[in-house]
Amino acid sequence: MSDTRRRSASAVPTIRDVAQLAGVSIGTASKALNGTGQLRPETRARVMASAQQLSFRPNDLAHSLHRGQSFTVGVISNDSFGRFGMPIVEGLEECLSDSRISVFMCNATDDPQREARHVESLLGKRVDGIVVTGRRADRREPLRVAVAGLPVIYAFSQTDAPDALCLLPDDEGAAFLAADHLIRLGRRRIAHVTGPERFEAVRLRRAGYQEALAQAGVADDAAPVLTGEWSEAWGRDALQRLFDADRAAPDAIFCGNDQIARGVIDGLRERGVTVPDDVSVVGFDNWRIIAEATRPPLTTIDMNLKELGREAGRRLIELIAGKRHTGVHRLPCSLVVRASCGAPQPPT
Amino acid sequence: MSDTRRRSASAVPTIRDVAQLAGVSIGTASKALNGTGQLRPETRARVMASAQQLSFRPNDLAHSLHRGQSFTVGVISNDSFGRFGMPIVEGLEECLSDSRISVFMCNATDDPQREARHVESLLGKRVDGIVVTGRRADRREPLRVAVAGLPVIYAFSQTDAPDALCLLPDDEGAAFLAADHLIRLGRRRIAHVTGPERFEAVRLRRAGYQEALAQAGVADDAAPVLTGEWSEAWGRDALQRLFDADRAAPDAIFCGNDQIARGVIDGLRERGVTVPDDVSVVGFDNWRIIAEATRPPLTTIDMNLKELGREAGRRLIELIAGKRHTGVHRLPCSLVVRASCGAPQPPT
DNA sequence: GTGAAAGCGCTAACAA
DNA sequence: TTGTTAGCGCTTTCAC
Repeated sequence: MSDTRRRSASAVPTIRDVAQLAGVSIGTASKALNGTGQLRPETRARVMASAQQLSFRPNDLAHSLHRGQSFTVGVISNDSFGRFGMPIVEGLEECLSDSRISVFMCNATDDPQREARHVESLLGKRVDGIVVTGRRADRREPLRVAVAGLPVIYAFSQTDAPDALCLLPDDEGAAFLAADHLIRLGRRRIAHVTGPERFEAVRLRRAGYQEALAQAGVADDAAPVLTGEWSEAWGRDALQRLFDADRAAPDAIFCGNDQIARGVIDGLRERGVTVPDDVSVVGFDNWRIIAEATRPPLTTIDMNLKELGREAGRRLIELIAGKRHTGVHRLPCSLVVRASCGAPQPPT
Repeated sequence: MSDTRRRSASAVPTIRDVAQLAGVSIGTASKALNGTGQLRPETRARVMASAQQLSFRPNDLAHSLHRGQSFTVGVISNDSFGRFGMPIVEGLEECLSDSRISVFMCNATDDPQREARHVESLLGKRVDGIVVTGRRADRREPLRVAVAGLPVIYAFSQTDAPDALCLLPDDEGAAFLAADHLIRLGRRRIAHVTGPERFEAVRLRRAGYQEALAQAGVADDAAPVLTGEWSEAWGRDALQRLFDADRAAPDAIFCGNDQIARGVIDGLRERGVTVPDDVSVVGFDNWRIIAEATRPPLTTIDMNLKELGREAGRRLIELIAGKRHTGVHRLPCSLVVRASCGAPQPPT
């Protein structure tokens, strides 16, 4: 044990070693290294040189202990860092690392017990804040942190606690964007094929879509909404229903995600319907592996999740600095135009 | 500042507070809380009760400072935690969190400067070890850590440093598995459609595939290899070439990844060739979003990356404990059987 | 301009 | 069985 300590102590120089080598006191060395206080330039230089020579690296643990701030935050994910959690964490980490804050990664996989253990561990590590991220399927219980005043942000996740800060994509605005794009392209019979009703995202996207159609004066029966699974198979299935129905076939289809859109496009091709000439298709997610592989490539909504992660980072930094943020914030999404909608054309 | 300190000091109780409330000394409280030394049960209970009451949580920073071990490790990824990095990190985190080790997440995105900054930061945090993970496209430079004896593991990443420990999937064995499966199914004209030659994985997979065919006595001209991009489009393209060529069409196709396989399957369907009756198809990666969406669902290789992450965690723990590990280790992959190969049938 | 020393929260060795 | 204290590495106030 003392063996271990001894070894690491000899391997990693402390400020004491630097001071000694430079022939100054520890206090002086500290001032020199941190650029604080008044020091003779020559002394400062000597200390810096010694530090360099020993490749001295200050011990953040000691610094944090003293400072009462650890410059670390924790991320608790329930998405196993999957499709959605990943870019968020990426943006978050990018933003925080610019402020020299490190990120602890915790995967709870929807197991409350695991989550609790991770929170405990993060509190032990004295993190300066916690970001909770998830699959957004539904509101979750607020994170049980027993420490008053510890900043917590819900990113792509939501809770009802009144003072919680939640960051989410603006699904409604995004859907409006998509539908509006189709309208501007001259489409007037715009169907919506989407996922299970129980997802708040499904309800919001439908609302945005319907709002856009209403503004354009599109009648309800020219705007059928089909809900099903988030899968290609459902996209193909829904397409059959749309084209086998009694009413006129749609000239555009706004899909709840890219997988559905892919199924729809495949279905159209197999029916001999041309995309985008006969029917325009818009997806949702900009999951590039899919959106770039459809034939033709898919125009779709990007939720800008990396930017959402960055925003979470910025907000967290502000919370740590003592600012207060609460409420649910919806961040803008954008439309990524590829070939599945065709060029603008006059209204039919 | 001292304001901040004061606040957090009052919010988070220290062992001193616990000791005071229990009416014992700090040393006694420490023994009680850590279960060390000899204590009267009643005293121990009193301390525990006080700790409970104050919801005391030991400060790991102080503990680490004293102990010279931080119980944290860093992960440096160059994959932006994408398709491959993600499950590895997941397995790693799962394994390490069982040993109460926390994971710092760093994304370097192939920028050596960012990587260096992250290493610096991790060293400052006195991590007990570092895991490097990447896209495995090629050997990388060894991680420049200026600290002697700091354990480093390369997971899904590789370097030439002789004492480095690298964990990789056994591509060759996996390809053998795939090709052997096709042979056992009675296939004898087995094509291989794969990615760019510059990937070591491509070369290894080809070798495994050819080894299996050689063992089965399949002639070279019944085993064409086509290299191209890692894309669906290439899969479709390659399929045309295979079927438009002079030689007999293949009765099985082993693909370098699932995207290619999807292109191949789509191409086959569009030609009216039935999978698996006429042609069996095997993919590689078990990227479920693709493998489960092909028609029929895709039999494919799973690289067991999560398990690779776990293994990295176990090895890292051993390295930290002082054990030595070096060399390149190839971990077994497995075949996930779905519907794209058909049931076994006698050799034709 | 520089040095000495207290203290961040905890553990472990030594005293009592 | 319990208390006291030195020290982990660093910063910062206060003397000199």
